[in-house]
Amino acid sequence: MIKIVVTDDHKLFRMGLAELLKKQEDFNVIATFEDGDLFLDFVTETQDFDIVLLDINMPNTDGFEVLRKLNKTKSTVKPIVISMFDDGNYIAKCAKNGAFGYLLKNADEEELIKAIKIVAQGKKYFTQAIAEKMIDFMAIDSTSKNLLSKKETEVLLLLSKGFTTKEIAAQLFVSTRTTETHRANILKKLEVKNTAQLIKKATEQKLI
Amino acid sequence: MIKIVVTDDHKLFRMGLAELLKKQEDFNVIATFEDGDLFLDFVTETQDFDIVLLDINMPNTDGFEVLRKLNKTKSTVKPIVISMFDDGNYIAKCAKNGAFGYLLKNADEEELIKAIKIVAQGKKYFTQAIAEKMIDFMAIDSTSKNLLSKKETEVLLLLSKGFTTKEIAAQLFVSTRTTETHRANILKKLEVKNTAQLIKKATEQKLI
DNA sequence: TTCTGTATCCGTATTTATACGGATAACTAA
DNA sequence: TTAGTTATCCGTATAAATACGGATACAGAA
Repeated sequence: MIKIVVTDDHKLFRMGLAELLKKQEDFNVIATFEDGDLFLDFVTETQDFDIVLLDINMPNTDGFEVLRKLNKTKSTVKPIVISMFDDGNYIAKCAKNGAFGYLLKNADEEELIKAIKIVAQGKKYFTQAIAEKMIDFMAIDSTSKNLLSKKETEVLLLLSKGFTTKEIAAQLFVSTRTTETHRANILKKLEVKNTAQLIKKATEQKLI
Repeated sequence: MIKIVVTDDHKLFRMGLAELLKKQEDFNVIATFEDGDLFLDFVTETQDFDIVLLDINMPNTDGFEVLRKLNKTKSTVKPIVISMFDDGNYIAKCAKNGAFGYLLKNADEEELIKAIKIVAQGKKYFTQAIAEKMIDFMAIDSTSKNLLSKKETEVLLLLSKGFTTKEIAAQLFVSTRTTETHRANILKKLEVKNTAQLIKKATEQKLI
């Protein structure tokens, strides 16, 4: 019998997931929580369960924070992240902070069950696609703090203020080509294809 | 017996929701779809169901588009939006495009069931909190609502998704020149000078 | 009704952004 | 120290965005 806890801020998702898991005879959903704090409180009381299915984007204490704290307390609970995003940055951060698995919310039931069973045995589970994203990302850089270089950060900031490449180049005392290279590298690092997407993503991730 | 269809791009959510609804004896989930297009295809074949639970943020054809098209075809199917966001703009747009209800993904099972039952009777269902958000929005933002024309709004949305002018033109069946004019007019109306500033301002104002 | 403003549509010319290729200095790990 | 990696820098060619100018259709005001 695998004992499972679900932590996700969307009640309908949480409940639906619990309902799906109930159909498995050897699964037992012992509790669900709507945010990281409540879950962490629970963990201090009991660790008598195997797996926590964890959302990343939650109010207050988010999934990253939960992973970090679980890791620090050397808990035996194995976290599987269930996220909406297949962003390399997210995946890498989760892996680094001790996640045993990473699933997308558009995964199917079978995959979820498979992941839970594998992780329950103490093994890690990342689908091919997720693993590739992570490797691609690792290839570029480690975590998002150091994702962009100093110069790139400057360029991004000026870009978001609406300056053209030429203007940015003038302000940074370099040629327009250099600025364009920086921009191109920023696009690569954030996995977007043009400035519109870049600004959108950067605001989402609060880089600007 | 209330016949229900679920449309959401996240398979786990979709399946979980279906599982929750199955527990109700008088509900029958007859189909689920992972994107707006597939659902709309289905609607052209049969309209023998009462309610569609609809996500807004989906790839390809999103929830707004589905509402618009359903409305246009004078379908008898009643849509209930289930969204992650309680943004006034979203809610108002849904209401305007014929949604019979609007629930947040952190609603609970009871509320979902209540909403479905009420909407199935042909009545509309918006919780107090949602209705308030909508009213607040209507009060402040009646100006910015009419700021952009329909076409311009479409263009802005596609722009923010990272499509190039050419791609947008193809999707809207007009020349690239027309799309560029739209873009130029959007820039003027939002008082910005290029796409980077545009996306920044639009996200700030939650136009996208 | 006519007039006026605005949404919609398109062409040409210019500016800007992006793709591609390549180089050097600084830093890092073995 | 050496080998590998990354940040920084730049050129050329192409694609895309923007400026400018202009036309039609339609709704609402005079």
